Amino acid sequence: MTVTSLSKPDPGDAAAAIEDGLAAGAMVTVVGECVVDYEGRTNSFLPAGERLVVLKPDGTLLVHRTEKRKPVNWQPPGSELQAIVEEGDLHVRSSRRDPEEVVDARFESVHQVSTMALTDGRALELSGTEEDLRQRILADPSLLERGFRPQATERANVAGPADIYGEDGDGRPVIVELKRRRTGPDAVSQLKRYVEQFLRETAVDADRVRGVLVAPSVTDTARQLLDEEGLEFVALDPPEEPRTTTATLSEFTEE
Amino acid sequence: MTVTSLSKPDPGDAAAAIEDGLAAGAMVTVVGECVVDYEGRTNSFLPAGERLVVLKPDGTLLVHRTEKRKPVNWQPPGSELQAIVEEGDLHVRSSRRDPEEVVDARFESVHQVSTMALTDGRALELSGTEEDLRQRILADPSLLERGFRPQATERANVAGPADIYGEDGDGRPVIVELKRRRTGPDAVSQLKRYVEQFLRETAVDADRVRGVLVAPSVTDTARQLLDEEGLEFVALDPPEEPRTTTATLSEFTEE
DNA sequence: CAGTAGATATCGCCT
DNA sequence: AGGCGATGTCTACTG
Repeated sequence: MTVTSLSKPDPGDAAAAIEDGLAAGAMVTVVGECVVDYEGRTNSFLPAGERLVVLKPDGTLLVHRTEKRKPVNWQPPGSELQAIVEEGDLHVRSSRRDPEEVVDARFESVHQVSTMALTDGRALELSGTEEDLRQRILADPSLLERGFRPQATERANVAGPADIYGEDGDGRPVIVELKRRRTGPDAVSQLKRYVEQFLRETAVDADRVRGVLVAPSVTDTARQLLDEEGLEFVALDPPEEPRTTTATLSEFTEE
Repeated sequence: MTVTSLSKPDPGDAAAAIEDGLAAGAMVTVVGECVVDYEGRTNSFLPAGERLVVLKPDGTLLVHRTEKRKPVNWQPPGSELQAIVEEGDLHVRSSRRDPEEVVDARFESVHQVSTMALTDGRALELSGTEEDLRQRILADPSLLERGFRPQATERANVAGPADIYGEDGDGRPVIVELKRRRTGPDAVSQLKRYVEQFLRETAVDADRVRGVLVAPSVTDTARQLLDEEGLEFVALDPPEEPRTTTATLSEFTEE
């Protein structure tokens, strides 16, 4: 792989290098002073300043300033990128439909254009997610409570989109909502919604249905809401290591 | 402003250029084949591949692949960046505390290191946000319904975190939740929570309190939930133009 | 500092 | 294609 850089190119050379690079499937960076206009889901205007603009062959556009993790302007993948010269200035423009959105960066000066054809096939391996927490409970249901038996572990089950549905030692239905980190009132509202949906769809006695929020911890407000709604909380962390095996429904429905 | 680039530097030169650039408040980009390890809120491992790594003087680290808008690995502002050579390889490492997180990118080859001191002072001007939608209603409350009178317009008011609190033509309390775009069941749960919080805190007759969701549109599920909960929906778009004046509470409390 | 909710959220999954 | 919920969400604001 090689990086090809133009230093202080004139707008025409810059546009050509950008177009050629993208056509070849390369990533392109443009450093320069630019004004950025965005019209789409909202509208925004960014006055002139020096920024790093990143163009990806999948149509992604990023405008980065010297601060913050998020780009100040952007366009998501699937957009159409083009680099053209208008009235003597380089414009880098990304547009897409549904929603109709356009980002236009007009460069008052271009300090550098670099193109790089990157080879990168491997996938990110991530652990400690909510799915890992789910598998941790399915592998050892007693982590929720002694006697708990998971019944439906898929996203769409008898309990709607609840993370886990099962029965406790007394045969009472249990709706479980999982959060991988400390959580607030929104998760309680979500759990409550799932419990109420279950009640509407099954006509089980409301007093028998339990709703349990599982998370490392909850805020005071969340704790209050849980109490007021008759919902429960179990403190549990997601595992640091990824699951080695994936539990399936059959493990619980069999026998 | 100038961009200084090293082509295929040895690890020591690369590390020195990165450290010097960051110390001078410059943004730095590194292109090369790297392996990325992350340990923190979760853990992740990214096998070798060619990527663009962006370092900002505020501590931000971004690892970008040829696809997607989001970096495959990153570190937020406020982190501590360092570039060092270990066992002959360049490592770009970012660590922070609370939460304790470390990202380590080990470069098996470095194709280019660029440093650029960017000057960029201006602020982004954004319109069409939820705040603009709020101001649109405060400027013309009849957009919600004829006779509606906003009473509390701040984020924290008698109705808790409700977006707008007011009274209708019959003097009934109205809790308003705003969404700038088409919305689903989560917004209904949120509105319901605010209504219930209001009921608990004021002891007003539950039958008199109204909850209204204002958004461009809602999903079918959200519509059903609204009906079941006795909540209402008003279709309204955020304004395309930013508000020209900011309505204040006094406009509504006076008279 | 923690809590809370918005966002041009992005992204993946599932209907 | 749209709905739905997670995210190492990030970010701003408020107490």
